[in-house]
Amino acid sequence: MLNPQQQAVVEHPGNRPLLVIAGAGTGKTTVMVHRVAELVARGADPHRLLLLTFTRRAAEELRCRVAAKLKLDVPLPWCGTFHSVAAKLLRRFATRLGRSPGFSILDESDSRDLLLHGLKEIISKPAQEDLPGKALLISIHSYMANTQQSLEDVLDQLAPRFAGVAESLRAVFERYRTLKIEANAYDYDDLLLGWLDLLRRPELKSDAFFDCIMVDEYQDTNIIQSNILLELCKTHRNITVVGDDAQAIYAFRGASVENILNFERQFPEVIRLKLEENYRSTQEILDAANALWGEAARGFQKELTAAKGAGVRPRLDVCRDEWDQAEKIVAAISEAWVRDHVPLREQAVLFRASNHSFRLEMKLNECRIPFKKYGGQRLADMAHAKDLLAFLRVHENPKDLPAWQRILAMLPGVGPASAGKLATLAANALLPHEALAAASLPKKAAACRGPFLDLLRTQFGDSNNTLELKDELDAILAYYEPLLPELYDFPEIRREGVREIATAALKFKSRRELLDELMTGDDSAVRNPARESDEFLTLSTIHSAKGCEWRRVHVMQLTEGGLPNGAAAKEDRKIEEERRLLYVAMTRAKEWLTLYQPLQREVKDQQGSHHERALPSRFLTPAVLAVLGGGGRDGRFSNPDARQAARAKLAAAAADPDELIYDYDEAPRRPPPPARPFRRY
DNA sequence: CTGCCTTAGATTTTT
DNA sequence: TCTAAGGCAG
Repeated sequence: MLNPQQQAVVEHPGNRPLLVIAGAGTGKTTVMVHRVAELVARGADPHRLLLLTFTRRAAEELRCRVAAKLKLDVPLPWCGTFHSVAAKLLRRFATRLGRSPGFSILDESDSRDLLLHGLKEIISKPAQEDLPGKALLISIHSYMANTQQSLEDVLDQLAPRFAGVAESLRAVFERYRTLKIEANAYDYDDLLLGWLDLLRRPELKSDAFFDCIMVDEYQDTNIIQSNILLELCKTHRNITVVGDDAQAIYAFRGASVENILNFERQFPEVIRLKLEENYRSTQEILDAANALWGEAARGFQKELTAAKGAGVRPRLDVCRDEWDQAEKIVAAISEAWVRDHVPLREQAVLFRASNHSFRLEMKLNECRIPFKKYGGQRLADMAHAKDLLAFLRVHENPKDLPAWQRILAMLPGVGPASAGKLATLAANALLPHEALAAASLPKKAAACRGPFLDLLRTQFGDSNNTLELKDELDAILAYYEPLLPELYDFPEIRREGVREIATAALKFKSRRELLDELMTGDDSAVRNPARESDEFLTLSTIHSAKGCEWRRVHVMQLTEGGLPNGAAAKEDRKIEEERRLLYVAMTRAKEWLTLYQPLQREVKDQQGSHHERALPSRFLTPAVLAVLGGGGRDGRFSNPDARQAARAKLAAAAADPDELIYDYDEAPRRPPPPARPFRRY
């Protein structure tokens, strides 16, 4: 049942822009889903509805819920992240923009490589000027794109001491731009800029596609995205945006909370509605969130009140060190599962950075507790996945220089330099397989030469148009798998990963669809393939947890350097964003919230590692601590019956029933297999 | 000049 | 564990 405020949002007529300020847990997604249903009931065409979100995960969630509500067999075609919708539209109109529809999408590491490639071309080796380092160079470029500011303005804000070399930087960025065009590739920022460019073409009616636009998490949009929205509803004004300034956590990408204020300026006739009643959490949890928000440097007055009433007080659990933290979390989760019958699905562990969960993942593996991890490494970032995708990319877009470079550098004896030359050769050739067959390869590569050229002939030869995705993947694997021992330290793990991707890839109808889904869509089904069961625990970065909720939530690493993150500690603005991050984490909990503060941190050194004292997070102020319950017993099972029951239940779910379940006193100390293959770009 | 091996140093968040 | 960077060999 919807409350009157929610009902007002659902029934708001489509002819005026609507701004919904929705606090955490106020039923935002539910309201959006109902509103879509209402619009469709009033005759709107689902194919002309555009639903935009910020993260892949939120898009997936919204898509599923709308499909369930509308009982659609096929989900809404235009529900996705800004980037995925942009990619889809750009493919359709690529020729108008002077691109071919098979363009490649460059991820962060591809664009980094290409930018540095441009840098090397422009700047002679003994650099005469004092130039920014690579990391800074990349952040300058990205910040420029995301905030739409001039190079001078960005330098002024990020690196004033490099104002003098602006002209050289401009030349490098320009070269990068032409390199992307030559490679027929878009980086992530280009997808948004390209969409905006498309909308501003006079020959195209910018609002011809969509009758109604809805945007979730509006506080996280950046200036390009808000400009896109402005163009999309130039005439019809049928736009709904939903946001909450307390949950703005993407300023680092150029997102600005000011967009919410600007929205009212851009659409003067806007109706502003508020959702204030929280249906998610107990009052105790909201008291803690309110206490935290009360200490924010600035922000709108915000007091969440619970419709649900009272419950259990949230706790702070002080732990000896990070191993102790992992054990306590595992204990609390097992106990909840067994004693309180809280399914794993209803529990989550949240953290600031994906490496925080390392020890916890080991413990969970030891105890055979199934989990899915969200955030951090994406599938398409893993080296072997990128290798595999590179073969598909060059077939889709033979001009894809970074992909060629990657493929060629796999050959023994071929390093970055000769890979670059060969890649240029292949990318510029009409028939890449013949160009490379004619090129000379180093002696060391002799053994690979035959199979390599065979693969290329399969992909680029006469019969390439009838090549099925499955057969192509088989051919790639046949060539690629034997290379793994040469390329990586743990080839077996890589091989497993590659096979999993190849299997998951069969779901897709075409190569292009597969590539788009992995680059801009939701890859969690491919990423966590082994867990078919419904019963799994969620581990997630706080960023990826936004929009989700669980009955029990555990927030890790409440230390200085953990949360707030160490890199953020210097700037007040960044600290405020860290505070909002914790706010988001806490407000995910429905009935049970525990924060964990390890007292020590493990530091790597020459001998191995030693422990250092870790300070408590600055967010654990007296005001916040006052509403948190403290310490108490640690999470061990308090009676033998519970322990027995835990074993029984865990055993039923475990893959191998003979293996031991949870009891860290008796747990075997052998290291479990890594949760996932290691990273390498 | 290129490739490969060794060693030192690092380690956010997302598309 | 991974990456960048520096030294050495081809």
